[in-house]
Amino acid sequence: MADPNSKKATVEGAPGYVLEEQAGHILRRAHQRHAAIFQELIGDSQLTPLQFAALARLRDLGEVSQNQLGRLTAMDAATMQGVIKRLAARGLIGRRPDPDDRRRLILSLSDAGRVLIEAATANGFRITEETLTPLTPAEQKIFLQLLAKIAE
Amino acid sequence: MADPNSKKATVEGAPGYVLEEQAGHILRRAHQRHAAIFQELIGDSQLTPLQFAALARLRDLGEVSQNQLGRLTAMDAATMQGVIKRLAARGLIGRRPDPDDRRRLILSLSDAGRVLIEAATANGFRITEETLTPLTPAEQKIFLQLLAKIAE
DNA sequence: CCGCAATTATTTGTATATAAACGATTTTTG
DNA sequence: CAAAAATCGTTTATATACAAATAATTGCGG
Repeated sequence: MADPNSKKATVEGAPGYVLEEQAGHILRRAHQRHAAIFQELIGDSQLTPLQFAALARLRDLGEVSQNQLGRLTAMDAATMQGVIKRLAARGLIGRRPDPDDRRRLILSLSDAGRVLIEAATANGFRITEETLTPLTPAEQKIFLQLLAKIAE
Repeated sequence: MADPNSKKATVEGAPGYVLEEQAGHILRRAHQRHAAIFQELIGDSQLTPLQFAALARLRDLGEVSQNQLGRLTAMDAATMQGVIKRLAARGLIGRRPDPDDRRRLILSLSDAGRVLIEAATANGFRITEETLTPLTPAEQKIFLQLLAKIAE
């Protein structure tokens, strides 16, 4: 191909800048792919990754406040509020005020929430597996270690 | 203690399910950290990662249709529409109908857009650097290779 | 014990993301 | 050529994300 315009970018633009080599762009696409796999395999068309994370944490922790759960799942307080509102609307969690601190809202799994998270957890493992499928087992281990460092 | 892990999770929940070990959760946190670094270093408080990606691609490609640019930056058509609308509102890109295909909208960098992307590209490199700082140079290379495979 | 800073949850505003449906147009096919 | 299929851009709806502002409450230093 003899398109002179493709040269122009190299001459006028910053040399060597390729979107595909930038960490943010690849991270975003990897995240996109995982989200698609999650939706396909989670088994509940309404359940989102954040909702799943919140339920899984609640199952492990028993009872926590909304802000506390937000910190433990790396969610902004405003984001957490929306996630919890939708989970409560589906009857998957219960909310009650903390008698010792009236600013706090204590969250807990409902029976329906417990049933759902128990069933979904197995799918969670499959989702991680499928996400890592492009890598060999040895690469998967390395990748998760390095990714964890990137995530801080 | 005889039981290092939460007995509750082991007995009642799926054994061994730890959010921190799931690829999706770590991917999301890594993406969050990158977004924060981007905002800090990009040098234009209004410019977002997707807007930056769209401008960088436009600089390299010259002129493309909106959908085409979306595919080349891994953006949904609806997402692209919003990104382009905001870039056009800031006068960073121009839009004109394609005379050969009246469905298409041809996009191009404006002078202001060109100035901005030239200045921002250097920051783009710094952002990738900073994102990868937790890793040694050797690890960075491996990480980007593996991440690219995950991203498909 | 009192004022003030910190915490908790909510709300508003902006920006991704994706599905779904739509009208306009173009291409393919029978 | 006409019907069917595909493409393009838009709009609507839902769900993250996060900044910033607000209100209620708590705790702490003076």
